[in-house]
Amino acid sequence: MAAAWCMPAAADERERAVAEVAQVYERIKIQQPLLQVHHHYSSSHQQLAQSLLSDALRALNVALSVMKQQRPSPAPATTPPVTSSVVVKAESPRSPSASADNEAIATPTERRAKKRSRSSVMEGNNKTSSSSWVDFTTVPYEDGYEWRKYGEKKINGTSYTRSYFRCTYKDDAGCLATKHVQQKDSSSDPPVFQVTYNNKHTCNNGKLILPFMNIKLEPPVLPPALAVQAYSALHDPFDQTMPPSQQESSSLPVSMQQPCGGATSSTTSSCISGESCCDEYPVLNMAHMAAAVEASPGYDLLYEELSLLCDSFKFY
DNA sequence: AGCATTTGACCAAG
DNA sequence: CTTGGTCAAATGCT
Repeated sequence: MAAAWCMPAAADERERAVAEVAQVYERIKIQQPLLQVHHHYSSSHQQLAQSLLSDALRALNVALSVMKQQRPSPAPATTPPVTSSVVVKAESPRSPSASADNEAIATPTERRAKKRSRSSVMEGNNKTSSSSWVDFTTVPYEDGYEWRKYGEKKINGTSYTRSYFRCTYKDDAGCLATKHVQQKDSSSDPPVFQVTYNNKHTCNNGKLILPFMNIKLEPPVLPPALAVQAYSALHDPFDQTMPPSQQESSSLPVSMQQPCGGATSSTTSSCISGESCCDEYPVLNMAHMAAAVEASPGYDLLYEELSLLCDSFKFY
């Protein structure tokens, strides 16, 4: 995934995607006031429009920053932003840059672990195309895939246990995708997790599905955490599980907040798949959206912008 | 009852 | 021998 994400051949497309997302971002920003001056809107509609636009803008902003960070020429940031996920290629001893990145983030114990890894990362002759990558995220349990936990270990030199997951469909589809989640020791809020993925999903169930635009994003198209994050910002505007006041005060989309209230090993494991206990992936209600467009002309703009946004991600 | 998670034991690489 | 990764029986949840 990260390999495709960073492929030089895609540089032009990346630039174009960044420009396109930036354009949509600017247009949403400019047109946002239009939604607020329609006096015939109900106050709840105004709040919903405001909330949705705000979330969309935030998601676009995050997407842009991540896209720009993934440019091939400049060295990627060694300190990932707390509020977004950053994907870095991992465990490729023949890649000096990737190795340098890992040196910056890995403890001696972690480096040792990588050398002695007996996973499929370095098996066989395929030693140049690593199937392992690292993702720094605040939402390690919501990456668009379904995982089953199969182990937990206390790792030397870390304050938190490491949880091991494999694809839920390993038995059904023979999917060999695995990941392990390690909370970083930093005292940042929300806490940052290092998620190390091994092997791409080979199961059909592993596809990221964005029902809003009926887009299916293959893993290499967009980092899962980012896709979920962007998608979460476009969640059903009529599904108000939080009062508007709380929505205003919440600095992060639901998908970017701590799952199920904490990162302790005893609580995280109950919330490891997309169908978490605290917030299922929202399903955008198209009937509601259509009705909203009908009743509120401003939603035409919103709909158009979000369509463009999804097209941008689809293209990307 | 069936499924997912927990957790101690085991395996293998360094 | 140490330790990261995996296994599988026990346990918990729905």
